[in-house]
Amino acid sequence: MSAIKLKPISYMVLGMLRLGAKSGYAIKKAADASTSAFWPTSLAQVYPELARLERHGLVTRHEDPHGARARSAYVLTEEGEAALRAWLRSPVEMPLQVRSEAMLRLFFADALPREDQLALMRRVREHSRDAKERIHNQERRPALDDLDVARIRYPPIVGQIGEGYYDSIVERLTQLEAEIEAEQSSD
Amino acid sequence: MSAIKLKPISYMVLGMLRLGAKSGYAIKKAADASTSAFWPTSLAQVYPELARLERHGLVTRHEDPHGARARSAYVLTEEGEAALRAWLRSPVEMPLQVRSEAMLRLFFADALPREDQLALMRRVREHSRDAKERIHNQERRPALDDLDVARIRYPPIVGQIGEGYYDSIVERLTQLEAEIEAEQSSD
DNA sequence: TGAGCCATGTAAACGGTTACATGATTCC
DNA sequence: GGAATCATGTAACCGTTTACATGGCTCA
Repeated sequence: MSAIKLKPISYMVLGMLRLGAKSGYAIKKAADASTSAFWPTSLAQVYPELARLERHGLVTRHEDPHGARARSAYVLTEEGEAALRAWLRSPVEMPLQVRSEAMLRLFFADALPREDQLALMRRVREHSRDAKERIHNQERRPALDDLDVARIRYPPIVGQIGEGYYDSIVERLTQLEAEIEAEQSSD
Repeated sequence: MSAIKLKPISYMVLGMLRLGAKSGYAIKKAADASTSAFWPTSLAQVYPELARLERHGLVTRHEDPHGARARSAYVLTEEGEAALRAWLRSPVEMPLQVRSEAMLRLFFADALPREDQLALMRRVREHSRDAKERIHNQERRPALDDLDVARIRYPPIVGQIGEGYYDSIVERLTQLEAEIEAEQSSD
């Protein structure tokens, strides 16, 4: 029934519901605190997606007002859970797409004189250090407060992979900067 | 004069021209062989972008037919070179955005039974190994044949960073798979 | 009492991909 | 002779971001 095309954002919503987020707002908040590093999203995507998933029977909605403030709570249906698992089991012909303006700049850094090359590397290095720090803090102060923290193994692992990524950039750039500084003094 | 808004794709085109690519086709080919790992693009972006850059005086076009086949050759103007350098020098408030469906899947892997978790990790690991291999081969057989290979220091460095990224994923997953397999046998 | 967060949505703009269309050249 | 590659573009579609709009709740 109903040909609904599920995209990564669909699975992110289903996955966050499964982890215990209830409202669209909570899903966005949880995503900001966890998946945003490798799959950023916005409320303008989450709300329509929830409506779409409900229309197709993958989630159910019920009223969950907080005082006079209206709120919708969603839960996964059996079909929703099955769809999530099917995606996780499906073959991975994925783009694994990385879009990094930082790397693009670095790629073309030969166009700059030495001093400016060093400045660029320093900026990228500091940015990477901050990005790593941000992931690290997310892990320690989970901000997934209201999420089901029991039996959750993979989110911190993905966090570690992200940290490792930024770490390797910092390491490589530190080394490179030293090399280039050394060259300069031997000129 | 002329408020042209330059995007990453603009700088990729300017940068590739600077490295010696002449036609739109050559820019795309060079990008596929180098920057595609962290800034993929398509001909449908390159051609309109070249036209836009020409309209705004950042590049100049001249006819460069090859036999009966028409071809356009582009070169950077002074303004174009200046724009490229200005971008490389500008503050880095960049998204450093990474979009990885593989990591998104891994993040939600707790929804699967152990066997399927292992299968997912194996798929992601193999995909990462291939991605690393692809970058590695690009470096050895540069495919930047017609590009100015002299005084190009940064492209291989960016390649190494990419390799390091996929390497760290492979390493972490290998370790994790071993851990989980060990648990299972002690059940 | 006011700032900041919770909460939900819509509309427009933007960037990127895919599909389509066409034709010459090169190499096996 | 035919396949792969060189070469240039356009049109439609799709997913995402940004801006807009509204209003209640919480805490200092």
